[in-house]
Amino acid sequence: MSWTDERIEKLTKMWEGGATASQIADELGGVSRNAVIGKAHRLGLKARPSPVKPNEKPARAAAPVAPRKARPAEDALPARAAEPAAEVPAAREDRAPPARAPEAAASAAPATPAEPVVNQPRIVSVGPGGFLRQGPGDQQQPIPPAPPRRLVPAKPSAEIAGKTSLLDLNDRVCRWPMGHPGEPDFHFCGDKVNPGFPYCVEHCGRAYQAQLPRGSRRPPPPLPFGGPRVR
DNA sequence: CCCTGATTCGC
DNA sequence: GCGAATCAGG
Repeated sequence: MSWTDERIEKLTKMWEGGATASQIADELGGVSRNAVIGKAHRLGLKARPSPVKPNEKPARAAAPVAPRKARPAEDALPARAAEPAAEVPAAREDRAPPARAPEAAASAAPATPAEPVVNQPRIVSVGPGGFLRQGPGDQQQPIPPAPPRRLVPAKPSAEIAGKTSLLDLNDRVCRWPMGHPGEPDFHFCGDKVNPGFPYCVEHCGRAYQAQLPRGSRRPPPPLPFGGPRVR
């Protein structure tokens, strides 16, 4: 199988829609999960919750993953011992609420703005991706307000009762998505498939559009994963 | 064990 | 560019 424009588009939309690499691979067919991930990365679609990512700092000068096959001893170079970690005790973004300075806590000055720091944050260095690291003293005082977020029920809800969920998918039911992934009522069509196709007859009609002669085309209908809402 | 995504590197 | 092999966390 090769990466046609259609397959790449589907991969992109599913990936952005939150489908796992396995699901995408299964949906596309003819490719492995690894192929999907590899392609996604090459497309620049990276970044999304990974089980093995929270880590970041360790500079990989030495090869942590070497035992693969016989390889020239080019990595036999004196691995720089323990990278000079953080040359600057820069502000860590992964820290909990910026605990106020101990002495400040002792004097208990709740209403007193710890610092009139007005700022122009002193940039200490530039991090991966281009974010600007700041010095410890430049750390913002106010605790970031709890971001309003819309919580979604993780388990069966009234909305999806009786609907075809991802787990209900098989070769005999229509896989046309109804709604958007992550929404409480997201589900799949679930009707009997048009034999030989992943969708029912009705949705095959949506999925497989006849090409109209150039010039007489109308804007295509919304696609399953990217569209503004299909139902 | 199963799953996940990330990464490496021979092809 | 592709993707199997491998890693590492859940």
